Amino acid sequence: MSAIRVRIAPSPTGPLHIGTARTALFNYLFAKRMGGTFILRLEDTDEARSTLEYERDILQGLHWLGLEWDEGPEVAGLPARGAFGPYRQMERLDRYREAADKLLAEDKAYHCYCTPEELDADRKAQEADHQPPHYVGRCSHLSAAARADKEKAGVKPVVRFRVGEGVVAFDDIVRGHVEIDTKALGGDLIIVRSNGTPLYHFTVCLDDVDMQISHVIRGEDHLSNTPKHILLFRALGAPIPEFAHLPLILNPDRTKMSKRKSQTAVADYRAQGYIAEAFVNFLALLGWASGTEEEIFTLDELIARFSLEKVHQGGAVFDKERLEWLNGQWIRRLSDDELVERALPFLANAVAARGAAGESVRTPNAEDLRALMPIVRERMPTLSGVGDMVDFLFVDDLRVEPDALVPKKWDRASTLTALTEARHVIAETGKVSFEAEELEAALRQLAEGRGWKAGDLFMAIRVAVTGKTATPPLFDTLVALGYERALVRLDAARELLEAAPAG
RNA sequence: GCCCCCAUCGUCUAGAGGCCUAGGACGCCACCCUUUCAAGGUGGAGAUCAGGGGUUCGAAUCCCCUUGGGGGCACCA
Repeated sequence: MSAIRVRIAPSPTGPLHIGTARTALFNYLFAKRMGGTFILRLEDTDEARSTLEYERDILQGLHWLGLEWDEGPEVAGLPARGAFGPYRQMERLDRYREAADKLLAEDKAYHCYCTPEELDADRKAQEADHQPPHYVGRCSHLSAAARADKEKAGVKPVVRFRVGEGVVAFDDIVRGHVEIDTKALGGDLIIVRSNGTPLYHFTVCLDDVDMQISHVIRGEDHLSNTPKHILLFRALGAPIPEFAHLPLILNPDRTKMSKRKSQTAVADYRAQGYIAEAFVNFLALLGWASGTEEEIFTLDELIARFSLEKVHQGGAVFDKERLEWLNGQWIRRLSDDELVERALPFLANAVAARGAAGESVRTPNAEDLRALMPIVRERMPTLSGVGDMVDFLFVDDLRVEPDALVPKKWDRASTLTALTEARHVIAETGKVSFEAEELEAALRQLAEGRGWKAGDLFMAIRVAVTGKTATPPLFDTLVALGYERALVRLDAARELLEAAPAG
């Protein structure tokens, strides 16, 4: 039995897509589970659309998810790894040319001089005739003289691969037995453009041969293309790898997940505060289940449980609510240090945004955030959630809407009275030591003495010192704010109520 | 249009002929906890297993048909 070698072969024509990430994950899990090799190959032959920026996004995304490749191209100063390179298709052009020439010499492929206009006309005619679109074979048996004429006229030919007749069958690890008649393949396919660069179906196969790929694990959208690949493998005289076609990840309307209808860039999720552990966990559960009722898994736990045989056949809708829940689960599992490190940039951003909006702010540091961990970690569905939670602590000139200060069922006058008395109680209690429990006891006593609902009093104070109606626990928040600043904010709120017209 | 694939609660899924009057999770609702918001706990609604035929003593599980959905058919990958 030969070595297990699998690959992820993204094309840098866009940022790392959810679907690519999931395919990469399943390849990775399979490789690690089987003690095989996980290979990264960049399919950059679409020069017009490929960019270095996308390439970096893809590599960084895979790295972020923890899907390290055993073999792959050089990136960001790191050297290429592996003995089957180059791992970037544009660096393999000689290899493709050589292989194409061989197919040409063996008459398994031929030069085609049809113009785009002719091809287009063919397609239109076929459509009108209710025929599936296919190449009509105009150039498949050109005489030497005819070819010479075309060459003389300066027509640059493409190379077409002879598809031939018959039925191609294969046993897909997740789909089972599949048979497709070559008639459904669209005729002889182009493997080299007129400008000499090779096309996808050709490059994947040749690369998979050269890199000795044992299992091709990819999205179901390639299932119909697989016969073409099998034919190509045969023509190349190479062994045919195993295939495993993964179910598609779907938009809520059950169509193939697309940028148009869903957020598909992995980097965007990262920027919104989703953490890699949760993302990997979530992706793994799209089209695969362990068979037990567990559902929180680390990458290593996934490796230990993964098998292609348990991969589903039906597509899976990307459910963001579930991702968010998992993210919260994973955030709560992080240590304080890890959470602080990951969440601090989000907090800093949120504070900076308020600064940019004209407020006077102080940039939070790791110590600040660390102190807030106990009151914040249970409340964060995403890392970015930390901003809404505690940004007010870093604003010096907090501005509050007077109306927001008044609890439901209270009016301005009673709110002013309550805040004035609360300010006094807080000032007195805090003189000795400023602690949550003591503050709570004193303020509850105040509320009881005056016949106020404690919740109403607390809400008035909350809004006065935070500007928000939803915050971490009030007394911890007051402590985090500090004695002086708490009193300053209470005073500012009272002035606001005094100044504003009675409401 | 042609070819291929798929089909269990709204969603992710368990289920490999009897353990299923179909289990879990997300979401939703209620209650508990509670100063707000969360988190957590308890309970609930929610799938006649797409429909119809078979096979079998017995079918969500096997077979066929229908319906529905999806994917593929480029000098994109």
